[in-house]
Amino acid sequence: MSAPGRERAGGEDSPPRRRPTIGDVARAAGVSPSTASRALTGQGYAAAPVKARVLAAADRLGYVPDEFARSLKRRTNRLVGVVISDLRNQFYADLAAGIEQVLCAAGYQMVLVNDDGDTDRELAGVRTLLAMRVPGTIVTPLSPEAAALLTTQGVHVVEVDRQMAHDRCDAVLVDSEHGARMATAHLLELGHRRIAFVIDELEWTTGVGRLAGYQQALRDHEVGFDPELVVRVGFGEGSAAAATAALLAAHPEVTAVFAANNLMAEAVWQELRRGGRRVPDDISLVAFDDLPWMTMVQPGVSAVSQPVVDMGARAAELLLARLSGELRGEPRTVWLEPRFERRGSTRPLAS
Amino acid sequence: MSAPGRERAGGEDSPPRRRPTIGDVARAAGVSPSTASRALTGQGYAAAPVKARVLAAADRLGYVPDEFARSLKRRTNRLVGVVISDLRNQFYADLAAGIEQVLCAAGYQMVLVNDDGDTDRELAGVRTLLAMRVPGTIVTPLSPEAAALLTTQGVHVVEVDRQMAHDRCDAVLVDSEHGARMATAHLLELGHRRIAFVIDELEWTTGVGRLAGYQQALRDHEVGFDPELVVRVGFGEGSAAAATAALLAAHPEVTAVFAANNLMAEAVWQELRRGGRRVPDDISLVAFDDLPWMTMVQPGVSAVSQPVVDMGARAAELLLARLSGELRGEPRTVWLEPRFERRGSTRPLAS
DNA sequence: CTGTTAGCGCCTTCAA
DNA sequence: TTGAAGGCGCTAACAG
Repeated sequence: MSAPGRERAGGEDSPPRRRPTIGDVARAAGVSPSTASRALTGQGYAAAPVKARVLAAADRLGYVPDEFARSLKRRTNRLVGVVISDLRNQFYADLAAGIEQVLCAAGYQMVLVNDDGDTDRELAGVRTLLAMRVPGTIVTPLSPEAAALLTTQGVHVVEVDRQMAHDRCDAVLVDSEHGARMATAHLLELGHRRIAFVIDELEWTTGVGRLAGYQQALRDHEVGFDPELVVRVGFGEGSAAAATAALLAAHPEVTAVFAANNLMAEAVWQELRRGGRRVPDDISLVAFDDLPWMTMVQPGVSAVSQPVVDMGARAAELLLARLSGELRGEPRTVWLEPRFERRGSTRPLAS
Repeated sequence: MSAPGRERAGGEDSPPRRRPTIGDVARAAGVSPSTASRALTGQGYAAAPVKARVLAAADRLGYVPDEFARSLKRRTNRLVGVVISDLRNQFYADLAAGIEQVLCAAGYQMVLVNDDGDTDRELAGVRTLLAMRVPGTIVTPLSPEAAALLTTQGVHVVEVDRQMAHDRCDAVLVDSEHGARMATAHLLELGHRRIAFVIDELEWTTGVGRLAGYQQALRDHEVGFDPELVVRVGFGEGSAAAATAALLAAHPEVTAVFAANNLMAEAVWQELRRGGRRVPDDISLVAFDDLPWMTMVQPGVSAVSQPVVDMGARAAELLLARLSGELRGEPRTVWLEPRFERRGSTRPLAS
């Protein structure tokens, strides 16, 4: 140990010096580790002057308590695991941002896991979070197993955006069905009858709900449902564009397309432009999930707007309420309402 | 303890049962904890049949090793702290995605901290990471203190996108100056002489570099630099649009605008549209940092494209090389080259 | 090849 | 108001 009282802040190539422990702080302050602990945490008694001495010593040494040791002892921590599918999709990034904001304000730290839409990676991520002993998690689930594994081990789970655990855990959801119904009704009211529905998944409550809303709107307007107009797109790059092109070639009578999420919207939009189809003159377009570009392109894309950041924030609040014990008992499902934003991409069908 | 050998995976309302420890696994397998440890980790000897028994027991009990306890013992862990400014900005989200991808493949877990451009929050985030005893971090720095605090405590730091620590730690950067020079030269070659430069920060190497590149291009073309055309925008919402409007009102002779990042580009673009100025007929526009919407709007926005995801990946690789000891010694700075994408938003100045 | 021992850094009774 | 003791779950020496 070098000269006490003159602890350099760590020079150029000093070997990764052992980080100061609470014992070091205690010694520097001339007290016992337990007293130092009480002074540092504020839990329990510590005479004011002693406390000041300890704090000063800690500061001088650059002491930062070891969260691992602390968690081990306290048998809990202030970490929250977040499992999402794809950070590069602005939808998930916004969701994570909303979550992080609330967690941070409450003194919690977010641990983010990307699963890339792969259930194996989802499970691996969940295992990591389990290993980190996080007391709570927020997930955009891919499989029911994720939540099951977590709840089994006593970890709180809030599902966001979609639900896989069938009311077995808390959830914060947007009413996909209602949103899709509004969007489809809008097209129907404009006179459209042959409306394609483009989506990449029908395994999640989002896809199912949006399809249901689309069908419900058709029924409301007494328009027959044609399964041929439901385009189930694969996950590959360009897959959506190709499928859209194929559909429009096979069904030239289609006058409107409902893209069921922002990825589909972008792909369809690009494909329509590539194919030289004018929006809305040749074909109308609506999207589910509103992104900034949809107001920037000409014409703007009519879209179902979801309160994404807010959804993340609400999920975090719900989880925090569970963690604090403020909320107990039956799983809660919070429904958020989407809004329909009419823009220039939809117009009355010229008869 | 309930009936052994029939450990339910956790029923409905079972109280948050104590999670199984390695001791439980050892007991169930009829071996000592250390043998169980060796079997589980693969480190050290363990007879095949014994190993199988331990693994089976662990599986049956749903055992997940406690990373905290393990880290405490091993005095290291596989966590990497990542501090970025704003997840909602696609630039940072892409960066994080690139980092996460590489870390995940190497068996590391990312801990993400958002600092919202606030140095206090940055420091708080760094403290959190210090407390979590992360062996390495990747940061888009706001202040030199962040990296200093970390390196002082023996934590590896890689700065990405911008540099604050003056070569005192590793960095992965895009050549801002070169990018800005290309973009400005492009405008100059089209005949533009009065080119506005819009930016929200001149405290980071990005802002400084982009301004320098802009100035260098002017010098190259023997065009005088007019400080009045440098618009220094505040951070508030709408601030960029207002500043742009003010500039264009005060300097009607301006024929082109260089927006120094994607936020500025969006704000300027919106403001030009709002003000009824046609791009590129009335005014040309180039951006630094290319985003998808820039190819979707009409006309497309000419932009300096940065390999953002790759930048994150490279930073992660550099950090991993440090952590593994594969790379030692002097700090490395990796420079990535931007590309200029010409699109419709720039056109020759009609004389 | 396996079990015993010890201790990572911290906190929390309990006794002084 | 303070200090001593014990232990959270795990693994690295060491002894058997």
